Amino acid sequence: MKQTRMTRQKKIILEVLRSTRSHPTADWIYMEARKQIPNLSLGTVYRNLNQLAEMGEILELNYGSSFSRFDGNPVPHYHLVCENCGRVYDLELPVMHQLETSAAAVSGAEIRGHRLEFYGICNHCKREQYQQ
Amino acid sequence: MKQTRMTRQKKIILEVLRSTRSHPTADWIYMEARKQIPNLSLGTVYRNLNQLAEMGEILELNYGSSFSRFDGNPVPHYHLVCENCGRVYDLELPVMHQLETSAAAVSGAEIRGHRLEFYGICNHCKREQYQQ
DNA sequence: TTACTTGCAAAAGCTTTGCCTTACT
DNA sequence: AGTAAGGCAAAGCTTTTGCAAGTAA
Repeated sequence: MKQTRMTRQKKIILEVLRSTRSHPTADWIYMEARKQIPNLSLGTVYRNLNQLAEMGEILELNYGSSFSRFDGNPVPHYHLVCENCGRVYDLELPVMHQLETSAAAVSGAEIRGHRLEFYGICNHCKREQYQQ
Repeated sequence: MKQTRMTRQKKIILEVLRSTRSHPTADWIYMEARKQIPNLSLGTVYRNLNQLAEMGEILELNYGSSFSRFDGNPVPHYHLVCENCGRVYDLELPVMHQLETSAAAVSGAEIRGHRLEFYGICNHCKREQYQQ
């Protein structure tokens, strides 16, 4: 595995991200970091964010999936996303509406819905791996 | 509110989506639907998917958010997304690892993690609305 | 000195949009 | 007939990538 280096850019990008609770976009991080490195490029921000996420230093929300998937079933249900093949499965878990009550209690927000997704290796891929 | 019309295109797009359990992408739906309407355009697929999702007929996964957000806190936790202002908040709800056990049980998959997000109106926006 | 990183700019990939035509109701 | 919707193609946006130069280790 390739080793990584701690550059000035990476350090500042990480500092910017750690210093806010706002879950910023790459572009916001870029603009903030440019206050310290005026000629920083957006490509560098993306490269570092991806690397940091891969190392587990930060979390990428929205899972970088660059495109939407659609589900013909509008009734709320949960999903399993296979990290190997990318397939998305419906789960036969009952929807837990009480989670929304808890979320409302701790946040004070008016909750209108929730999404629960599991990530892992699906049955199909597990079998293939065992054969390797 | 604008009224909507049931066109041949929309009907077939919906049929394609309802006839699979695979959570397809817009492009896959496009290719399938083209088997029945060869000169269908991708723009039409997107327009209809967006309209159907808005009407609650179908579900859009990944929430169409066209960009990723990053979180400097790599420790698992849950989020609240405000549907009004778009802000993302960390929730002080304990992470429920037992959900993964249940998901593994019903799916047979090897679960490596999960994501739980709540959607609604945050405290901040609730106040603003009351003032209106 | 080695090879990972950066800046820059171009390319890529998904989605939206403008415009004129078609066709539901 | 009136107007939402379609087809096509261009534009928009976020993210990735190729390449030469820079710089951690």
